[in-house]
Formats: sequence, C-alpha cells, structure tokens
Amino acid sequence: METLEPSVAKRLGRPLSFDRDKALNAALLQFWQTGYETTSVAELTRAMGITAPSLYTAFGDKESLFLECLERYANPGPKTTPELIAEARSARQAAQQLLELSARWFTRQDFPAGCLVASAASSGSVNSQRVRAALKKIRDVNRKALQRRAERDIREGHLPRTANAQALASMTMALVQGMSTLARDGVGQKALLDLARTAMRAWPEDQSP
Amino acid sequence: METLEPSVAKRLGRPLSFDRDKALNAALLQFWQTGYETTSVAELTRAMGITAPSLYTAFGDKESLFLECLERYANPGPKTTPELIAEARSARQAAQQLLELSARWFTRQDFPAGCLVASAASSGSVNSQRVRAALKKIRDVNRKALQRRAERDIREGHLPRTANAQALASMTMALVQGMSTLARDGVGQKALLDLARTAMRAWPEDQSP
DNA sequence: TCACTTTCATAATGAACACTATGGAAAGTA
DNA sequence: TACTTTCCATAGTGTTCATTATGAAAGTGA
Repeated sequence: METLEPSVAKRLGRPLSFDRDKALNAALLQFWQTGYETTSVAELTRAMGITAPSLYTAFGDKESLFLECLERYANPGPKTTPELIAEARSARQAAQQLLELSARWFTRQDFPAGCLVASAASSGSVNSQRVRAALKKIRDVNRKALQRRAERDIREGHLPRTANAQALASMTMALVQGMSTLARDGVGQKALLDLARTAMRAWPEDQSP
Repeated sequence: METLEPSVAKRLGRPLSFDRDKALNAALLQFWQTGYETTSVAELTRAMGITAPSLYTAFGDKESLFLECLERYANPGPKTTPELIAEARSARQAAQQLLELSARWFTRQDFPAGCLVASAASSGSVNSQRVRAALKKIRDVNRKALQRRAERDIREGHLPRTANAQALASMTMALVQGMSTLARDGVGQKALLDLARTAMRAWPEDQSP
C-alpha cells in the first residue's frame, strides 16, 4: 500500500476524455425527466455524450449511476435536510421553508418539473426494488426529522399540547409530494406558493413557552 | 346493420373461456401494484390467467388494456368524482370527504397501497405519453371541479371573500397525491386519517350567507 | 352433418433491453 | 523510444420486450 487515497494519487494511463461531473449531471437530468426504469441506458449515453462502455467503467451500472445521481440530488449543500429541519427556529418555520422551497424548486425553468425523489419510481417492477427503497428511505428520514422537530416544540411549549406532531409532519411531506405532481402537471410557481401559504394555516401558530 | 347492440347479440364462434371482467380486474390490480411501463405483458397474462393472444384479442394492446383499467378505477360508481364534488353540501365538505375517503382507500388491506392515478406513471418514456396524459387529465378535471365548487361557495357567501379557491383546491389535491405516496411507504390508515383532519384546518369554516 | 366463425395454445417475430469482449488509440512513465 | 496503463469505438452478448402467425379446438346456424 503506497497511498491511502488512490483517488488523489496521479493515475497512470490515458485520462478520462469526458468530464465525469458533467456526465453525472446530464444523467441526473435525464432520470429526473423520465424516471429510473423508464429511462434506457441508450437514452442515458445520448444525454451524457458518452458510449455505453464509458458509462459502465465510470459509474458501474445503471442502478449505481442512479444512486449516485440521487446522492447528488438529495445532498447538494453542506447540510442535509434533516439537519436543516433540526436547526430551524421552529417546526412550523421548517415546514414553511420546506413548502416554499419546494414551490420554487419544482417549477424552475432550468430544471425538469417536480421532484426526483417523488417521481422517479413511485411504482415499478422487482428490478427497481433497491432504488425504490432508497427513495422511500429519503422520504422517511425527512418526515421523521420534521416529526421529531414538532415533538420537541410541543415539549418546549412552542406548539400546543393538543398538536399532533406525526399528523403535522406527514401532512407537510404529503404536500411536498403532491406539489411535485402538480408541478409536473403544469401548475405554475405562483399557484404553488399560494398553495404553500394556504396550507400553513393547518399549522398552529408558534407560541412563547 | 341488424342489431344496434352487438354486445347483446349472441356471438358466433367459440365463446371466451375466461371471465373478461375478472381478467380486467386482475390486470387493474397488477398495474396498480407495479405501474404501467414497468409492468410487462408477461406479468399481466400471468396475473390474468390467460395467454398473450387472448389478451390481445380481448383488450387490444397493453395501452388499451391500461386505459380500460383506468376507466374502471376512476369511475366505479354511477356518479363521477366531479359530479360528486359539484353536488356536495359545500366545497369544504367535498374536500373533507375526498381526504377521508383517500385515507381509507389508500390503506385497504385487500387492495394495493396508494392510488393508481397517482403512482402508475408519475414519470416515463415517450412510449407512455398517452397514458400519462390520461392520468393527468383525471387529476386536472378533479382539481378544477373542486376549484369551481370553492369559487361558487365564495360567490354565495359560504366561504370568506378572502379565500383562494385555486389554492384550496390545489392544496387538497396535492394532499391526496401525497397521501398515496405515504400509503405506499407504509404509513397506516389511522395516521392518514389524522393527517386529513389536521389538514382541514387550512380550510375556512363554512359560513351562512 | 357440415360449413362458418371465433378462441385457444404453441411458438416465433423483430426490436429494444442492460451489459460486455475485443483490439487499437492515447497519454502518461522510464 | 520503449513500455505500461487506461480509455475509447465497434460490435457484439443473451435476455426480455410487446406483439402476432399458425393451426387445432369449440362453439353456432343451416
């Protein structure tokens, strides 16, 4: 063992002729538009501008490529969504930011409409079990994070004792999922923002403890 | 033209050896579980208990079979969903019934979890454009029906003038879509019913005109 | 019984699928 | 320049896809 980090060490032989990062981005956009199972490797290679052998040596196989795209999609910044939820001023604030961000994110002109996690594999064959499990896990983790944040607010008196943390968290995440479908159906940004503001009436106002 | 109703007239030749209605139901359940593009004809014939040629002579092709399943799924009773929405006591009542019915339907033990319209083809290739358009149309029609019902309530004084009919309708339909995903992720009936009740806080109370 | 019509089971169709074997070209090191 | 390593392009692999050709079987009408 000469180096502990082979990825940093200078690689011998002919270097990659394409930008791995850009190719991954292109694959992400393709999956985002047309789903996981319903996107063929041929469509991926066309979108990425590389040939099939290059895809397989650089990314493994179709499943690994998708999971790497998903990782990039779900964690674009330094902090994860559960961390951002935990650190928000209140559960209510976290929910509001989640909804407003979704309204804006799902209707961006430079990206496919809707949410990859919501739409890439809402149903599928046995061949996509692992991918669907990975998507479900992201949804579960985010929902549970918001639920725990709401439970904390109830304990600390920022939300009334009668509030239902699970129901509030599930409702908020259901809205995020549903807004993705609406965005895919062509509903615009303003309509989704109005929706988000209207839905926040279901959250009890923050209280001082 | 001897008969106006050829389906009633005695058919010549060898009769069907399987129950067309039961086969259609089996196909519906299969599509419901594993989606449109992601369900193969081989899986369909296995679930329906018939061979491929029987499927094609009885139902046309895979797309026609799905559309017929969708028709049965979306219109099981004598009245359509938009009709039920229009005839409800109020827009608020319609929304509440929609949400509670969804909570119960999406978590029934004897059916696949979630909603066929929400999950069968949330994304897909060009081969499923017509199917996806048919699903979108159902979502659009139902959403618009609820929106019109809310607009009427505002006109007639049952909802405050400040209420946003489009936002209320979109929010309610987004919740239905999202509840389907939650049900598929394993969230139970009680949790979805709590969610529905919590979400109804976003609807202004009905008022006398 | 005998045409006639339609369905059945078997098997095969070409196309698309995910994935890879192979050999030469490219770019580094010595 | 010789050599090593890796990548790329071509062309395939076997499998599965949706769909159908074929001929025997099972009914109806005369």
